[in-house]
Amino acid sequence: MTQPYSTLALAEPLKRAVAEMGYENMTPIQEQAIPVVLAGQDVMGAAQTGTGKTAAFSLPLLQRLLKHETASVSPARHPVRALVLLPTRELADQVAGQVKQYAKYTNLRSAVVFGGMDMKPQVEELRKGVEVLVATPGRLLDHIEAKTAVLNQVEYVVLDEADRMLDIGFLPDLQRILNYLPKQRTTLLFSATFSPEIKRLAASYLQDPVLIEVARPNTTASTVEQHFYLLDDDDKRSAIRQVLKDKELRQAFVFCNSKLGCARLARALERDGLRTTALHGDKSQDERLKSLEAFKQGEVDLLVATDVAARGLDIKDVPAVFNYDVPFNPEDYVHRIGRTGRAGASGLAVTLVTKGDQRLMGELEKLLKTKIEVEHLQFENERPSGRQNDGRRRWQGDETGDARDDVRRQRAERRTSDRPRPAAAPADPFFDKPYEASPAAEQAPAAWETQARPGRSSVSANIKPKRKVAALFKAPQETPSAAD
DNA sequence: AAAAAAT
Repeated sequence: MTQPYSTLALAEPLKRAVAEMGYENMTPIQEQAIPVVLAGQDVMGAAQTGTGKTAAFSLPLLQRLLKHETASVSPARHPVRALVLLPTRELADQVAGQVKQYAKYTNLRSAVVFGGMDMKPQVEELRKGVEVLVATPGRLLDHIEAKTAVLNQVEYVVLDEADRMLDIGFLPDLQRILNYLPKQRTTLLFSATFSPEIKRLAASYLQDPVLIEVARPNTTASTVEQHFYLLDDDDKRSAIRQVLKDKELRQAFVFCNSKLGCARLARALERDGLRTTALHGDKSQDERLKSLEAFKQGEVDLLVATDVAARGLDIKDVPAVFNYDVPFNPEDYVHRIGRTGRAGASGLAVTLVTKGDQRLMGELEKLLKTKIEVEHLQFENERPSGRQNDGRRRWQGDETGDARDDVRRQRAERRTSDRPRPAAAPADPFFDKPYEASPAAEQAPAAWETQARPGRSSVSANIKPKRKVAALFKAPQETPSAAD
């Protein structure tokens, strides 16, 4: 049982904001991290998203900023005193929104800067002065070079999703930014995993960090029912439709490995009559934010995304996650399925596996420290293959591709090639539905109820799992539940 | 075999 916020020595404006947001008790990460940050110590924290991580650093950070007002600064030029760095624009946007809420009744100002948006409004805001700056690395460097962001008075820096920010390509930017900051500062680092690389980063940028760990990293939530289906590429879409229907799913995340694959799949599912939107880096930032919002509001049932959406996005109650592709990085599997089964709710994770995924499955087994049983989905119209199959077998990736697969692949490629969509789509009750404000999700039909467009043959949905198999494996260790 | 983040 965790303590209520009222036990914390927080300033009245902060307490008021917390109360207004309806929070009473702290989450475990908050209970552990807040006192440490209030004491001004560095933190190295491991916590899955959805555990209240943002409040865990925002509240004590704002408290410290309130308590130690910087002396003799002209009100017109507030220096940036706290910097929060995130690996995706959507996350930056989300965290900035939360910080604004917590700081609502204080005179502390905050701003967010990330790429894909006009520089000008950001420059304007920075010029007016902000104490808390939330940013993605690339755009922040732009502002640093343009001298619109001056970071020589930063007292606190937060590196969220730090493992992601260590990726090749991110790391140099991150290091450049950190080099602009005063050495005398408090650094808070949050990461899903404590890999050797993370530890190295921590060693060079943190001073005597307090280690906080509320959920074992590299394990998956025990409330998520996980399935792996072995399929041909051609059957992946049908499998999604079938599972949506079988489980009567209202909404789902669908993850793809590539931006192009993401765009194509979203278009195909939409043609199948499912209310779908896509989220990936080839879309404009405006479109990205709109897609996310449409999914949150329940205006669409399926969000087809790259790993840009795998981490941290706070979307309530997504009942299921599909991995249309087995993720390249096994850790991303954990992040992806972390979109479901949050805060103790039950969730479903379905991963579609093809013969080519042998190596990735091996890596996933290694990370999860378990043998993964792969289920076989059989089409009703499938010809008996003669192959013995008990519907459940240990992953071996034993088959080698045969000529038929190549034909299928070519066919699939032709079908999904960038053919322009017909200009005038036939009338469709779901697509033509007038814009509905939230809570549209309540009235909207479940994803599986949406019909294929008239005149279009729907993909065959008559596949049936040969045999239902319960959760195939369990996380090696029980993880404490996210919420109190 | 990729994605993300600057344009």
